Amino acid sequence: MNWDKDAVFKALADSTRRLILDELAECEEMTLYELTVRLLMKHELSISRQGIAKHLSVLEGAGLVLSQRKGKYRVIFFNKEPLKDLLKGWVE
Amino acid sequence: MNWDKDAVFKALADSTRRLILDELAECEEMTLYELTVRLLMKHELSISRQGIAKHLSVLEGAGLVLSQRKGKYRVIFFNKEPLKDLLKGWVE
DNA sequence: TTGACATGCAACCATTTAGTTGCCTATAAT
DNA sequence: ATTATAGGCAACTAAATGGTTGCATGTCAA
Repeated sequence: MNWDKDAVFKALADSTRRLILDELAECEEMTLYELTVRLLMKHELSISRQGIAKHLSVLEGAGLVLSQRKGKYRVIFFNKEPLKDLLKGWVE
Repeated sequence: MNWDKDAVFKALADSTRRLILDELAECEEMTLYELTVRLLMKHELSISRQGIAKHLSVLEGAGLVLSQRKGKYRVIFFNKEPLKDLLKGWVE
């Protein structure tokens, strides 16, 4: 796959989205609901559920998050592939 | 030094700024004037001189560019330090 | 079947930001 | 000294973006 670097960098530019990736990095997979609870409770983020969903769609657009509807829930994964070689040419 | 990751990610989020870093990566140092010429001629970028200067100040704010007035010119350097460990925790 | 729950969609708002123009300063060259 | 050149500063504009609210959809459980 050929990742859109611009989309990846733009997705990483927001601290809430980076926090989401931090959370996803800890688990193999996670429910959107579970993620939302974590952000709101554990991190005391003051943001609406829809706000989180929008961030997630940006991450998905960049290929950094994969997701799949599983019954009532949406299961999400952290796809680290777009991060490989992201800084290539600048640092080894 | 302790780099502000948020500033670094935000600085990298713009394609023109990444192009500036690409140019700086090729030379040890460069004049702001020289950089401007390169962007406008070599890359046929349609942006004003002041536009470039603003991008450069963003990069400088993030610590990715160091600069120093040398007579008539402003000499600029690519400081790669803030890029080290930038993706730490996500990729090795 | 009906209600509760997790998610999706769309319009809207406020702020940020990339870009501009206009003018001012500083150094170099003639 | 004067002029050309390289750069700095500030106000303004349009578009992108982070955030919201309101409502619709889909799935599970009683």
